[in-house]
Amino acid sequence: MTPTADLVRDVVAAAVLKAADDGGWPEAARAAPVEIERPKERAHGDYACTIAMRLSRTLRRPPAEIAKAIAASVRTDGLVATAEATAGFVNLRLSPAWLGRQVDAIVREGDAFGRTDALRGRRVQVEYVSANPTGPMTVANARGGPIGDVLANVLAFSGADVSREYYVNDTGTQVEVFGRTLAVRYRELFGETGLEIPEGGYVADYVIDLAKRIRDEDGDRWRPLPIEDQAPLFAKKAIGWLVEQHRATTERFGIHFDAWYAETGLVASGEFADALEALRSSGHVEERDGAIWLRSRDLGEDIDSVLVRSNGIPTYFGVDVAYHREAIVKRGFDQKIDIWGANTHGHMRRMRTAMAALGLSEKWDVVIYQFVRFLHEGVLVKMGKRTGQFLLLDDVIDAVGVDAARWFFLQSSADRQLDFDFELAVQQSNENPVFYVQYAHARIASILRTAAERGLDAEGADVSLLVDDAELDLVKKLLELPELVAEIRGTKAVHRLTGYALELAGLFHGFYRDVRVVGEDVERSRARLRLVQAAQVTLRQVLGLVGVSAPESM
RNA sequence: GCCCCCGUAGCUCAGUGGAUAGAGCACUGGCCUCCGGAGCCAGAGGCAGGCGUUCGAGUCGCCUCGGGGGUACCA
Repeated sequence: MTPTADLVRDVVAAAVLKAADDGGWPEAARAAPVEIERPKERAHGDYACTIAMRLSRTLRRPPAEIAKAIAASVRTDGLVATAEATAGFVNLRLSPAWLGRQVDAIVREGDAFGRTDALRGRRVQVEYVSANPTGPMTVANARGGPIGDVLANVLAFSGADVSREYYVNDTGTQVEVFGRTLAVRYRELFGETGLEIPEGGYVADYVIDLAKRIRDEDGDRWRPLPIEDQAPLFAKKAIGWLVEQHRATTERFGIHFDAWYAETGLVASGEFADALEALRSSGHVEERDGAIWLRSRDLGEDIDSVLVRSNGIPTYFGVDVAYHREAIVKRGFDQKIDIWGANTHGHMRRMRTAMAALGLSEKWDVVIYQFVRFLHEGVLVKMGKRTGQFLLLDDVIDAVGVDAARWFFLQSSADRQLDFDFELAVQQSNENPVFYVQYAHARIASILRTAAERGLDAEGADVSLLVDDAELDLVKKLLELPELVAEIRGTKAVHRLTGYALELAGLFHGFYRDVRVVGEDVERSRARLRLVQAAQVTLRQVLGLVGVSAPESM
């Protein structure tokens, strides 16, 4: 279904051309883009166009006069019922008959409602969560989960062939430190004392549990090995377990990844060497102090970036360049979208230069989300796996449920920092707005059950009987879904969906208050029932995109 | 120092350069003979500050103040 705003825009654009013909306006006026917006004030109609104010200067006429000419040229025999000029705005009202027909269209489309083929044929990879596999999943890593998942849903909804990917950072310094910590803990289990957790090591208790698991499974067979040999061995084992745990937690959170891509393979497979070669041929690579650098300064950065350290080991940055290149060039994704935390800001800038050097800038996009902090006993705590100061995603799901937890992460803009007060979240979980929306759906299901019991059938209902404000306002809100999906495709502001769901639920509750659906007038009841079905379809589509259940009762 | 994000109601947050800035929670007062009261209605309460750009600024630019993040041969 084409977004209503687009249809309205076309109608107004045609009116502008007609007014231009009639008034002998210059070519510049005909070429001006027509933008449509939704007024906040209902007295100003359903849609408004501000082009008259923009044209005022070119035409050297007062906006009101231009608006009047345009309004008079708007066709009012179909989609638009009235067009009037007020204070330089062209205010448009949709035709009730047209709106009624959309109710039927929405019900017929069912789970296709809101979908488009705007991105058909495009292969898009969305990479998200990708939490370090050196510890359990916390609410900090988790924020990217719902954001990436819902963005992937929106892209798939728009016809794209979407692959959801989790990048497993299973190499590097952090893994070495993690392994050494494990080795220390393992040795301690056998009574060794005086061992020290390495600098910047993982002091958290879960590492002891992992060490115990190694002991329980393998006993003392690794005891003869020196720490240097134990560390990589233990790290590999533990990361395997932790990745499984991340998989279980994300699945539980309603997130299914199509691919778990391990960083380790990139160097061994020669992928890294290929990427380095590609960067070399871009002419922005040089060797200095025994290391290999990307001359980021050539590409607008303040400092250069190391791709390979002087010890011959590639940096995380270098490997990540190879990873991105592999996804786009080798696996053939038309677009790769990363959902990253705010702490990767510096990395993102370096990546930008590398992608530019490779000529891949157009195919790569990043959504940065701000951090989640949590309050412990009323005090803000910065989360860190190493320190053991963290709040587990699993604990949050246990306490408030999947729906409320997802909603929490999706209700605010990614640009905004989140504070999570666990006690407050549990205490307020019954008041989570998600239930307000779900309640609307349950209420709809109940109405439909009642109607069925009374033998009322909405099929073939006369939708032209829908004329009340409460009815038409609801229809208009339903029709916003395709517009919203199109918008999110551009802005990636997935949190708008939860806001829309709340508005939709609120309007439905108002509709329920104002009109009786199952009543004495059978034809009117049938028409209203049709509208209730359309509301259910729409609510299901939104909740589906957000990844929250649509209960029949609660 | 430099770079990025944020500052909107008591609290948690929406708000596409447009016309009188919205929800939820909390607070006050109402509403079940009747399709679900996890609901509805009413009341009270706000754009951190300043200067610009614009016909028009919560929204764009600059500055100040405040919060967070980044600025490694870490990941």
